[in-house]
Amino acid sequence: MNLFSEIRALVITQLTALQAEGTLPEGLDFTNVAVEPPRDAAHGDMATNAAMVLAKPAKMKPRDIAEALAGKLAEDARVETAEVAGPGFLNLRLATGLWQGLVKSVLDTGAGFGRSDMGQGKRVNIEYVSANPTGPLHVGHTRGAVFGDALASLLDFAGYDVTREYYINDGGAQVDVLARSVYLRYLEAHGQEVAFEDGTYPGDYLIPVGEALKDKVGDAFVDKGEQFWLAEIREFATEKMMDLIREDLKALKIEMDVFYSEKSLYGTGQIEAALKSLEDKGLIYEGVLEPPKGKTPEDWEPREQTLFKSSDHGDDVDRPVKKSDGSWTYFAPDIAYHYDKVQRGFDLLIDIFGADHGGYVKRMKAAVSALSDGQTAIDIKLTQLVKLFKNGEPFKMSKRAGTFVTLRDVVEQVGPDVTRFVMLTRKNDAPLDFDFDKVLEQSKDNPVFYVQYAHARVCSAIKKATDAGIDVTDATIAGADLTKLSDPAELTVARKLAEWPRLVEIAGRTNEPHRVAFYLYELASDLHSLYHSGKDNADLRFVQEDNAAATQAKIALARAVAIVISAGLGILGVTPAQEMR
RNA sequence: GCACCCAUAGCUCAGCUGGAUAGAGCGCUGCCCUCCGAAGGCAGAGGUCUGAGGUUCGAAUCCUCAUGGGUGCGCCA
Repeated sequence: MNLFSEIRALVITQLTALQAEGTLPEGLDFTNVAVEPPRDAAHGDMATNAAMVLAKPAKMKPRDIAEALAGKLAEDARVETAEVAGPGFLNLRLATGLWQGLVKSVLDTGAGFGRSDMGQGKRVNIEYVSANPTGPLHVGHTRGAVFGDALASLLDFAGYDVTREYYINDGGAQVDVLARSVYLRYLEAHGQEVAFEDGTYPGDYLIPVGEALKDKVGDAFVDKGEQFWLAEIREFATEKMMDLIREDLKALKIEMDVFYSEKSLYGTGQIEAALKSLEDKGLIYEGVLEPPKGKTPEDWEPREQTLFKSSDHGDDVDRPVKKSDGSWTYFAPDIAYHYDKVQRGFDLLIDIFGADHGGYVKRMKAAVSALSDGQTAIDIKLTQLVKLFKNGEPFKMSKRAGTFVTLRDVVEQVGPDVTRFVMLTRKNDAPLDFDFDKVLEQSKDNPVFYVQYAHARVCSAIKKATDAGIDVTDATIAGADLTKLSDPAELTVARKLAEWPRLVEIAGRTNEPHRVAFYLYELASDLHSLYHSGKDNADLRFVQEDNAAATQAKIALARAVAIVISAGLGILGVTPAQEMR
């Protein structure tokens, strides 16, 4: 039940009625007519811009339209007052029963309250993390992982058919580097002294991999040339790294639907097929690129390469798909991978990249546009850097990996719930400060705590009511007399609950899960505020020991808040707290 | 040099496909514990939304330019 769309439907109906009466001309476009919460609650419960949007096409004064519409709307039982304000705003005050009904609707619908059919079952593929299988995930990956996962849940909640996907970059030179690094650890396991030169991965996490390799093949590769072991170790090490990454993701409570291997694209004709598709559109040619201006590499020399004419699809320059030696660039299998996604029939592709891949956005969009003839929509979201702090000091090194802080370092210190929530309290394209101490602080300036506390507070109120001998089970409060919820402070909370379905749609439309986190903070704030007003006004306390009916109504409201908080946290991938400890 | 992202209160940040007097937390000031939990509550001060133009009935939001910051820029992935 989305009250906003319900009232908007009413507005449209009455506008149509005005047309039938001849007050408004025919042929008006109502798509821009909006019903939203007013900026200032004193203006009313909802406001519509209908009069201002329609004034020009209808060739009428906005206030005249607003007056006529106000008269129509006021006839409806749901509308208490309709007042024209300012340049032509129409402020609506809704009947109290509507808010009480909304609370009941939350209780009846439960966790599904706020679910939307906006997505109409459209198939969305969200690709995120996609870290190279060369080591454990680090903080940067963590943000992308949390963001992608929350976005996936959000879109699912908004009615899309979502696939969560991880692209394994196991086809490039970096997995050769991994294999060589593991080989060194393997020699070490055999008691040899080894040196980790530049271009190898020195992290401790490869020690057990080297030992496992020794257990598997004994000394078969010792003192042998690369040609004897590279392919096998590459395979072995990549699998071990993916096991590691899967463990990392699990620690963050992330489960992918699909792990898609880059390597699987080689030797199967898929890359060739994707490029053929582009070639058939006249988008592949042999050419020489201009050197980058202002920063010409010293060893620059013009070379002929196979290029994709991405500039035809919005990119700045054309991009190479083959190196000058004829082998594929990274871009080529990526084109093939996206070609595969297009062919799997998704309506929308979403890629989550780290900010350092920002330069890659245009060519990827160009590729998808070209491959699908503009039929498959693609959105690419960048996640900005995470700066870690501890005791107010920047925090950089990890004991585990040596050079970077891993996802595990973070999750093991603060837990998956806090990690996820904090990472989502910022827009994805804004840098994020993550302070190990602050995120665990139990105070109002810690949103995680504040929201969890609200949920726990409801749980505690329910327990308290039960202890007082009042039946506040879900079954009972679903039938509570909600007309007892008439205090403005209580209705304020109900109004906030009414915004939830609308917020889900806005967040889903913009692919911005952080809006959910901010909404939950506001909702929690309203609940805490109501709770505290019980201090001055005993009638507002959640538990009225001598009045079961009033308690049931108040607990119904509180329970509705808990349901929405729980649903919202569910989207963020955070478990609601039953109690604070 | 070019591209992308960003610029909102002292600080950290929200701001709804353009809407009314631009919001929150922290910090600051002042009140409030006989009170379902003061790990708090209530109230107040604090803004030329980086600047200049433009579009519009209406701009923090859209467009152009400028300034400042971040990221990236053939044969890495």
